[in-house]
Amino acid sequence: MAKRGPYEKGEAKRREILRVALEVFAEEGYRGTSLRKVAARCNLSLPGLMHYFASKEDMLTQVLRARDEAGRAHMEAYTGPDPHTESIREGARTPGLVELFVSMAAACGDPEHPAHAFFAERYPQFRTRLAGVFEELAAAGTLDGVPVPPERLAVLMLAVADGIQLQWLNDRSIDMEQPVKDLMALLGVAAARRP
Amino acid sequence: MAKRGPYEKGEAKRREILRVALEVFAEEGYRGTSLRKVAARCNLSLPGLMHYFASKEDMLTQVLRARDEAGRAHMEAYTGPDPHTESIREGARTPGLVELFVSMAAACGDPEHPAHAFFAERYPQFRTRLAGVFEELAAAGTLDGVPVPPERLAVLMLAVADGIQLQWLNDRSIDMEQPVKDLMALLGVAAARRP
DNA sequence: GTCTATACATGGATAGAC
DNA sequence: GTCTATCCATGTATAGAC
Repeated sequence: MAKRGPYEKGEAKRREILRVALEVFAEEGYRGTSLRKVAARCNLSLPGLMHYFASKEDMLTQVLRARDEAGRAHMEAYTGPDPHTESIREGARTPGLVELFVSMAAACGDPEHPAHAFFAERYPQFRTRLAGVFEELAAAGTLDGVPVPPERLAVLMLAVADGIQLQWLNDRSIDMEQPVKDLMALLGVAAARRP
Repeated sequence: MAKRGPYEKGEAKRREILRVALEVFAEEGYRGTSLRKVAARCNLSLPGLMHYFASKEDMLTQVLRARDEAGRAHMEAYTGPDPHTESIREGARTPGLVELFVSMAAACGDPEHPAHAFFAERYPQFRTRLAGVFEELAAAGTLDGVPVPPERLAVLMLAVADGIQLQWLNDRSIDMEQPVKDLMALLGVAAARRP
């Protein structure tokens, strides 16, 4: 399974492309960023770049995936009540990527879309993880009296985290963490943490 | 102010184009719908259509504006606690338009984007209206004990309504009304309506 | 396997005639 | 106000060099 030798160089180049693409999107936004521009930054011709990816959207999907995995490590260990906050804070530094994420999420409803599988996986995964967190809180009695079950709380929290990004894209002065905190406060969790 | 004569025909044609464009987007989705396709449906050539709009995105913006005004009448009179529910229900019938809306909202962070002004108006407007509703509820004592002020509740509710659309675009089986109801339930409003 | 050159189809945009 | 013709950029597909 240890693929050494001929693959090594190509893999490195592929990662370099993803890294450069991430940069370009973060700087100039998703819109108006052509593959030729990315290719040029990698000292490559367009077809040279396309050797590594089946299509543009395939590349975008891999960018998203790489980004997602990078961010995942960042909050893997986090088991607190608001696991989203950390990734949100990181996203606030890269508007282009937030735009990319939201645009792709909006466009990939079509089953033919290359990113369809990505989000079709990602959303349920996120919901399940969040639901798990809320179930723990419920088991601990922290959610006593809350009239919404953990699964629906997960949907709600995810909607808040996604939705606030849309507002933020249109007004950068908006605090992306506040609504997450507010929702937690509504659940009474904040009160429980009072020293 | 009553512009009669030469303008009448052009205005009618412009509205027809917007109506047709709305149809096409609703049917075939926002992605993969070219201006030539829209033009053909209006018995026009591409430049014939472009006579009415500065650019593609300018046209999309006007489509959004027309759509928004049409929907506004639908809920103008509504003063209840969840004014979003009605428009959400209507949106559920036209995935293409929801996709268009979200995509534009994601892309228009750039001040140069034609839709920038539209959303820069729309979001604060919505927040203000929602904040007003929550302030009324607060004045009536319905929000006693809620640890979040009306303005932030408005941001929160808007985020929920926008965010659930993203989830819905990726999984049509998701109930777009439920999270709105759940948030209201968390605010204790549902309890107040118990008979 | 890695990459260049080239050709093609389609999209949005513009110029200028009618 | 609308068309024909044209232009440029983009994503994509193919042929083939190394």
